[in-house]
Amino acid sequence: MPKLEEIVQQLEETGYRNTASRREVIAAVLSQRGHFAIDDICQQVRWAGRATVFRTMKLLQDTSVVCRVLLENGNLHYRLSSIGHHHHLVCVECGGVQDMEDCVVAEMLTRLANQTSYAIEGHWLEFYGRCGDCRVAKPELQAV
Amino acid sequence: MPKLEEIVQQLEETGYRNTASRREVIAAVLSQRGHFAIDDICQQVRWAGRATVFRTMKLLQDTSVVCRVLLENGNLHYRLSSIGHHHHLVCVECGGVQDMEDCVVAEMLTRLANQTSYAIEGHWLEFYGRCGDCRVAKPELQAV
DNA sequence: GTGTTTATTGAGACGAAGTATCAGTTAGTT
DNA sequence: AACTAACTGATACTTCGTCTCAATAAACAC
Repeated sequence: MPKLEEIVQQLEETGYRNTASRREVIAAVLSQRGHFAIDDICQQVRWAGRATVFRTMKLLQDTSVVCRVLLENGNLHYRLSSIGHHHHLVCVECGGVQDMEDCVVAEMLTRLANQTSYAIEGHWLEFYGRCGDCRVAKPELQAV
Repeated sequence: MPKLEEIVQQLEETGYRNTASRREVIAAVLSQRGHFAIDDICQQVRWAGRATVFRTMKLLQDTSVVCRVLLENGNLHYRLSSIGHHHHLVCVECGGVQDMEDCVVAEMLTRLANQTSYAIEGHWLEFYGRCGDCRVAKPELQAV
């Protein structure tokens, strides 16, 4: 779990300034559980304006502090990111997000390379379901 | 390649009316190559209003005439759909869209079921690259 | 054909998500 | 303390999509 000061310091080292608004947005992001919308952050901050929230979120994306999560309905949300991953298992019950093993993706890419004439350069990969905890909590909703 | 009249007839059989606006929107959709935005359709039609275009597109989705394609930047586009597929290989050069083998997806789901405690209920799966034709046309842009 | 019913239409207001502009502010440097 | 470039926030704007509502027109019965 990254800390506010660590992130701010990392940004400073990259040449970005340490401002009150930025710290406020980052703190709001760090307080989130699972995935969240930018609007959740906008509502949580007091001083920082909407434009600054959007700008800071883009900054955090570029520096891999957060990454985008695609929801089932096509909406884009965000989450604190682990390094190098952007394939998710999203719990539709609690909003929790789990990383997917990279090796599963790698194998898929190999297979596509063999079966098609495409040179694959990028992908979106998101799975939706109910996590172990939620399945235990409400077993009656078990998927068929 | 489905024909306008076939689609209209299929809609009629399902209880939907055969109207001029609907036919115009469907004709515009059928004239598309690769993936397209709803806005492309709005600009192509003459009489049909924006709301009608959106309503008809939803109708075409529900009846599996078109399906959504997620672009790399998170935008949603549409394409004429094959039956049962909604996993795509999208060419970033020409906008062409190719279906992905369902078996690849099935194996992935099996693997996820074994490796995690999630009950998978849905997914998004889109790959981006350059198709064979475009690679031949511009080999200097070959992916690394 | 005429009439009736109901789905459908289009204009336009609305909302969410995100970008662009720009004058004013402030962090970091000297 | 002064300077300067980075940053801010208010606001206007765009895009994508939904909602409302009075007007229209299919489809069907007669």
